Amino acid sequence: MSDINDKLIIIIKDALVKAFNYEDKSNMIMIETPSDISHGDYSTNCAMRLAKILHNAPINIADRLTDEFKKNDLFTKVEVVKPGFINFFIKKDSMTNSLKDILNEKDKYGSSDFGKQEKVMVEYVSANPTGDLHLGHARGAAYGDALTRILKFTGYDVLREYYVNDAGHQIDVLANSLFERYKQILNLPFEEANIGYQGKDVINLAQGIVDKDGNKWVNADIEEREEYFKNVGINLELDKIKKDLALYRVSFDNFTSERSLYKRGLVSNTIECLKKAGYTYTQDGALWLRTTDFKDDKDRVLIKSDGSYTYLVPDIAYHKDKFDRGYTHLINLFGADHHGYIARLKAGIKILGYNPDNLEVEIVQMVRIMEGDKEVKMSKRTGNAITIRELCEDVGVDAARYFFLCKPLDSHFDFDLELARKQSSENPIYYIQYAYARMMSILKKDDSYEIKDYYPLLTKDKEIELIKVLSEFKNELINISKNKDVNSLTNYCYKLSSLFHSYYTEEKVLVEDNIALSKERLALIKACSITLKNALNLLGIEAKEKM
RNA sequence: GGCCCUGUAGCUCAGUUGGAUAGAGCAACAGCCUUCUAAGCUGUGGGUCAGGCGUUCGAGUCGCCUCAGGGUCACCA
Repeated sequence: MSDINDKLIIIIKDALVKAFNYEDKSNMIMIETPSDISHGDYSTNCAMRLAKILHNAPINIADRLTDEFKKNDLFTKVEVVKPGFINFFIKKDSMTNSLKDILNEKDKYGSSDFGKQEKVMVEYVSANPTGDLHLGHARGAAYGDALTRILKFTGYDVLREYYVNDAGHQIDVLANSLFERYKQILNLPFEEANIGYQGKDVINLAQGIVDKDGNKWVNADIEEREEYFKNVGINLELDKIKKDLALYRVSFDNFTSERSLYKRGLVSNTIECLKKAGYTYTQDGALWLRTTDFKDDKDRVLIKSDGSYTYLVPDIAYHKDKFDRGYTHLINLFGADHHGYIARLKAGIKILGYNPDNLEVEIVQMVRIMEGDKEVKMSKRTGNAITIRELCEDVGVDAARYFFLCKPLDSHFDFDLELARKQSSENPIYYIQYAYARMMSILKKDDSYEIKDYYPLLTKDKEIELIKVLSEFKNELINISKNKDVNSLTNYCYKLSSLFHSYYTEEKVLVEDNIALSKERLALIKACSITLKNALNLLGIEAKEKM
């Protein structure tokens, strides 16, 4: 509650009531931190925004509000500028008041109940269990993981979910490949043409079955055998995926299998519901869904003329199930190549009577892998797409995650392996981790800071600036939860680190002959380290105590 | 052709839900270690925010048009 942002908003609302008898209910009041310090510690443009509502010129509104503000002893000065900005200059030791909360809340600092425990399900990665995760998945994986951490921290009840496409054609191909390899290992005749997945991993899987079961499946019941080979294939592929994700520090609460949707009858049930809703028709022997009624470019097939379902049906069923499980807000991370898919999915949701606005789809734009100025398409070692595992081993998990998280999702992104590999100043991840290591090395020497309401000896501009940045942290996280722009958090880390490095070279924290000053500065450094560590934790990046 | 994304310093990109004189890093140049970690700091130069029109007190940000690049348009998953 001692957050300066919140405090200012309350003061402004109060002044609006006193000066204009106006009660602000919409969120018209915004606090900004001017880039130019001569414009005050904080400023607001509310006089301009409220001009129409209050039927008054911005300057007049600002003036009358400022008369109220001047009665408050939080400020050393309040000024009105040009069109109607109000600039607040705050007493320095009042600014230091926010350190207390940081030092008390520690690893909880920055958390809030903003989300009011709304049930949110975030689905990401959801790669088919038919091979290794490659770099196309890495961006969405890092992003989804960081986003869910932030959503939890800001008070949402979050479920992290991975949808396993284990019912489609690709799994048949995997199972068949596995069976052919199985026969091959047993020196039985086999069909090279049926081996859709040429990878070594399939051979290893087949060897595993031979080791365990010998030739028992050669003459087994076909259905039983197919089921078994599918399960083996899926489980082992999924295990690999889970291991790679764990290495990359990405985890999930739940894996939902497409086949389980069929087994639970949700898919056929969805067909019935869609039919009942009256948006289906038969044409050319197929069953169609009239998605064009909901902004799709063309109608979509639900049941093909050969009687099998298209991918769309289980997917609509899956999203219906998400809502039915009690989640009021769904967030999906889709690759850019799936963007055309959103309209038909939302149409299905709408037809089934759910609100498509409660499904928020974030598009993960393309990633190009670069080595300097050359694009790298394939791994040199394996000749296949570069996997997440290779990336982590190559550049390290921290650098990999940082690079994927530091750009907005909707921008095309060139991942420069050379730069990420560099352990030097060119690589921003080390800049941030180095800042943390420097903070810790001071605190290791001396951590005799005190927790108190005000720190009157912290009067340097850089000290006040640092405190300002620290006190923005909670709001920063709330904004990220609202806007889903995780990259702002990497920017925040960079800003805080940069300010700290600058302060570090300018002022000594431990001043030999001034214990009182040292103690206050230590409190500031402690607060910096708490905030930076919390931020890095949310990004899934290690805060190293030593470098 | 329809839809989605992008266009900001030589290069890679930020840009606080429309705010005050558009910012970082790299690269270039000039400085700073007997002092808590120099993977750091300080300073200098560098811009028609692709282009145009509009919306208003105010536009890199919102709307429309043009140009350029990327992606995507299955009875595949």
